[in-house]
Amino acid sequence: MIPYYNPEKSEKKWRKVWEANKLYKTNLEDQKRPKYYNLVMFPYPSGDKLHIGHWYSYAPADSWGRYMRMKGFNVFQPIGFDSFGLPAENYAIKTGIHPAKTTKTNIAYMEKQLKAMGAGWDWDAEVVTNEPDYYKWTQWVFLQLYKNGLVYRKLSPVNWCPGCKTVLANEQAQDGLCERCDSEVTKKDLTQWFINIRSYAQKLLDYEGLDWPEKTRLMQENWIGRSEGSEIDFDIVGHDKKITVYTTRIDTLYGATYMVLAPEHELVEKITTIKNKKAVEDYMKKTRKATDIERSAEGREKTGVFTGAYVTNPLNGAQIPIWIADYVLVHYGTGAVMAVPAHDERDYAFAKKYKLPIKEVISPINYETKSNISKAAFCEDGKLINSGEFGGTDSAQARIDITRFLEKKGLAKLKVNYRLRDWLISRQRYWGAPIPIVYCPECGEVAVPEKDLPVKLPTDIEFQPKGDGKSPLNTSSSFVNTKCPKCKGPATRETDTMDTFVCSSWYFLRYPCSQLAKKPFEEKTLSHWLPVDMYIGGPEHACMHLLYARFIHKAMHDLGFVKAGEPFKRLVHQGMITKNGAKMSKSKGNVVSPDEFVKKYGSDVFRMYLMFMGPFTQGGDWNDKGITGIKRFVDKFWRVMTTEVEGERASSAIIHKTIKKVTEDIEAMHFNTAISSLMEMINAISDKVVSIDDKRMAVKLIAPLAPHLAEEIWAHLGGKKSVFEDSWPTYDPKQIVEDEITIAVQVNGKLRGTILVPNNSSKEKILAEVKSMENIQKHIAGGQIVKEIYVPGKIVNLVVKM
RNA sequence: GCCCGGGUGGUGGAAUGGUAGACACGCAGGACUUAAAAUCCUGUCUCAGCAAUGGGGUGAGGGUUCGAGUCCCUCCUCGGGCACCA
Repeated sequence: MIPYYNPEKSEKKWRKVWEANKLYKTNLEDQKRPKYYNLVMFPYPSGDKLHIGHWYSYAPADSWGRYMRMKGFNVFQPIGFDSFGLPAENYAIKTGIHPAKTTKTNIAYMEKQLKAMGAGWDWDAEVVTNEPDYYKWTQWVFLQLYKNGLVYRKLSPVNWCPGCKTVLANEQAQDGLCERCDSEVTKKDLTQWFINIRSYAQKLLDYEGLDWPEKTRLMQENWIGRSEGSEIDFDIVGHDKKITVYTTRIDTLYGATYMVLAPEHELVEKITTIKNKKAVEDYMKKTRKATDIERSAEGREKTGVFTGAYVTNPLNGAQIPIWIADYVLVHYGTGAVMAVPAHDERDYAFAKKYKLPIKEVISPINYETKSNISKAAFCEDGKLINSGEFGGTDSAQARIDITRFLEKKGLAKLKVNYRLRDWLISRQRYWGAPIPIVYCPECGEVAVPEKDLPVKLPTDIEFQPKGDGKSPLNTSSSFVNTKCPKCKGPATRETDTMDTFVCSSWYFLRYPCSQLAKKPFEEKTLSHWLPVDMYIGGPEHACMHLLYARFIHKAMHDLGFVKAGEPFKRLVHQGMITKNGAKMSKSKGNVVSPDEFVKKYGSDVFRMYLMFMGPFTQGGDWNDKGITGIKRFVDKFWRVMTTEVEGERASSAIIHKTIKKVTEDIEAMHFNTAISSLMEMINAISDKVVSIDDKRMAVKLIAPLAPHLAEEIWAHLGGKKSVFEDSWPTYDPKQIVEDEITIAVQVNGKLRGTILVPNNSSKEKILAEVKSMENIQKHIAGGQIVKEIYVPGKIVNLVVKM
């Protein structure tokens, strides 16, 4: 009798063996086996350390990698740290401890945790984004974009917290409130760096060849927000200028009774009449002061003022007034809209309030959806009325006709618009990659030459915000004052740092090339290893990281650095783990640490429990109630595999059936049902004699899910090398054919019994036997069988008419 | 408001249109033990019944089908995303 399985001892032992044998170091040059790039979103080294959520996604990701490895792939499974960012800096502001120090401590602790997991990570490929040999290349990526016109600098309103007297990143201004002090965030104008992601809007809508969740794709598509419409020029009465509007409903042009400009629109000042000047200026001031919360408050009453100016409707020559109102957004379309109150809810509300005319030009085709313009706008397509020569036309056709008509006069054109806005990457923050730009009084804005990278983060910094909205980097004179790379004269550095999403939007390109000192990556290596074959991470990154990474990758592709057109071939989101229904977070104090469970039960039990909780993509609420079930299962598995019993032989059929089921389940990432079928298997063979070959296959099946346990048993069963150097078992189809099968018997769709028949029985034979069953006779008595349904191997249904 | 997902025993959950509740937790009873732990066995959707068996049952209501947790329509509800984008 073998002593009980001791996870503490075994797990330590096998991790040592793996490390000593470099089992998880990937030979990136190997061309014999097909490559498989298995990636998880790298963690942020937070003070919370690794929590259950990390385990919930990393453990199955590791199981997946191990499975692919046993299937014969050359698996590359790297890990690293996304280590720049706000929490470390906020912590420094509070405590004075340098972010480099906290980051280092957190990484050291988390590396220990990650290693205790026993996952097959190739630690030699590790990247840490705050290290100079990484951010050097982040700066390099920036320069490539800069050189190719994908980066620009522009005056822009940014989030400003009056409480902390500092600029905030969008992510810090959640719901319009400062994450640190809960003040309402306002706007402040600053010159900012932008990446022109908009120029890739159309390319980013192409998902061909990607195996991504539908949901994520839809979210991105929504975010990019492509819309097809027309741009129309309206002449301003008494000026030689015109105003261009964007509309998707050019068919309603006859119904345009006024025009609205965003208060920030550049023409507002020029067209406003003297009489209206004061009101307009007051309104603009008020708008600027309004916080995001106020401006976007639900059901907020629309406000605006008349400019005193008019435009001419190009279609019917009508003169219509120009208003300004903050319900029109300056950054979308042209910042100006033609208002058609009869057929747009917002315009309708505005027109009602300011007593502007409402002119009906679309009539419903369907009588049931009869419109009543005195009560509400009718916003659907219909037939044109009151529209001159276009009357009677359907909306869709009218859109084409009217655009063509005006196009001939040079007054309109078809236009595609996107909601996606350019990516603001400036951060007035310390703990990030410095933007490699120098300002020279002679030469102006100059890019730091690649050979001078990295632009190192200084350490002599004052973290406390001064309230001037400037980056803490300004407090380091040795950093700020430099020489111009061009004229060698005195110059100053850009003191903003980059959004950490820039760092994380290319890290997957660095992993396979992390050893390169003189280049960020090598085309040859990337051509082989990209795209990432499997990318696992949270769905909250759908419109941020996953969009940015696709964009940077595509840009790098267009610049000739990567062959693959997309970075992530297959994407899977793990579900979220909550605690009592709430998201785990330090501020709520409900973060559950995996450490105590790993210590008590071992990594294998803990990870299997997480996988057994439910479907991987579903997530769930954390509780440890059922973990003893997995512990019992592991002990039982160990006992059955390592103990010899006497008596009945176990049939190989159960092993083969389990191979089929587990393979299918893992393929579908249904780890929970893979585990339950292994439980069924072990329950079925627990008191029987099992052949050594069957045992070996069983161990291989559990290996991706419980790697340490599998190694221990594998060695016990005579395995000389690691079980992960062996191949995934295949089932013998002949073995899983049953001699006898159970068939359900229904009468009128109601179950009335089951019947055990030889597998090859004919329909006739089965039906005859069914009809002789006592309980069936009872239920068909007095009626007439009008239909007999037999689904082979499954069910018989007799339809009886009484 | 719009776009996605969900809603199944006491609990986590399972079910290519074909025996609803696999597997596991918990609970109850039993075996082993001086006792406990561990382990093993039995039961466990609900109602009636000793049982055989029968009635009901997958958020609510309709529909399609020989047959619906699964497909369709309407609604309720929970979660996520977007939200004045003209």
